[in-house]
Amino acid sequence: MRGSKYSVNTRLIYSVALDMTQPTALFSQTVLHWFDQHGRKDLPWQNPITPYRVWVSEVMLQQTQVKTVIPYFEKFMSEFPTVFDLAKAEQDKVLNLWTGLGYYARARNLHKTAHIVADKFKGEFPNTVEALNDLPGIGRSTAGAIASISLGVSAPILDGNVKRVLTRFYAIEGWPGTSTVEKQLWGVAETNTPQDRTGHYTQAMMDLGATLCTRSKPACGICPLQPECKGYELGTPTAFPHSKPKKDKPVKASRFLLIVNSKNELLLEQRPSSGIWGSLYCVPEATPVTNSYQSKLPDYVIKEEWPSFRHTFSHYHLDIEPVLCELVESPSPSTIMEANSQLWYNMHQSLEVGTAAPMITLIDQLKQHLKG
DNA sequence: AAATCGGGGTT
DNA sequence: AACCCAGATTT
Repeated sequence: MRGSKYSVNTRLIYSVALDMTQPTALFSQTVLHWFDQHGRKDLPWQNPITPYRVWVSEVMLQQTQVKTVIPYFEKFMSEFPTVFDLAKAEQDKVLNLWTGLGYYARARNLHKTAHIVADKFKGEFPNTVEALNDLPGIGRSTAGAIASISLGVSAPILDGNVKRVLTRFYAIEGWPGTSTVEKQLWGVAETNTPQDRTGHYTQAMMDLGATLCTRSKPACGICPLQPECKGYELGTPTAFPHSKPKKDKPVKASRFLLIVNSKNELLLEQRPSSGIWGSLYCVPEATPVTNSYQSKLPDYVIKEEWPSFRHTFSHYHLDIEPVLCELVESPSPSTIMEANSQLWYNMHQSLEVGTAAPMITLIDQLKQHLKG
């Protein structure tokens, strides 16, 4: 029994720890030891383990979590016990059994590969990652999983779970969607993959990511890798993997009119209920796009243009260009405010209506200007 | 509302 | 090699 070999107390391993970042057998030994104690060994595709069953489960698991996959997998196996059964099935039948899993192109690729394996390979899956990788619907990671779990080949995998474990363990910076980070990850995945018990190691890495090293609440307290985990050491394991960089927000610029009357009051008008600052009272925006809202402004003359400042929304930057204006007082009292939607604000009083944050900035600037 | 997941397809 | 896409789930 090999039990004794792998039941070494993990604390003992760490006490002689060299440096798991210089890949040694320690990383994989630790992972394998954890697998022996806590890894999942009763999943449907683990009993029995065959290339066909591992392949089908891996393709299903590419898109869906274990709990959801189980009933689909069992139905699939009872309908198509062998790759020959799958190959000779009608495509509609295959798609029908896939219903609810989504990504139907993968079901079609699954069917294609079944034909290739049944016809070209006489039902035997090829036993190298390269050859597996050539089959439709099987990329490098799925090829690695099939090869290591079901064919006894030492090959790395790099699915979402493994990416999470590795980016945290090494505190790898950058978004894994970039090719440089992806390369780094394959590099460490490769160096840590052991020659022996690779199938258990592969299964363990997936289990570790799925059960302990979870996206939002990792159980670092019971993680076997915690003592050497850089992400844990930094105190920010959940910062990894780094998230996709926010796409730059578009920048819009707009002139805002500070129209002041002879009593140093500022013109505010209520904005339309839809769009930014809906229903709030703001100074008039000089460049109303093609919105239906078209305010009727009193006559004014431009006095000064002030430096713009930026206000940022969730989805764009707005460069606010303040324009100081002076009201041209008309002889007749045309100062009847348009349908209650405009008002003259006496800046010595508190504002009674709702407004937007940048308006406060504008009002402050204007106060300063009038004072000085 | 936006990110996620692994492979395929396109440039 | 670097990009986008499929689509349903998760955050």
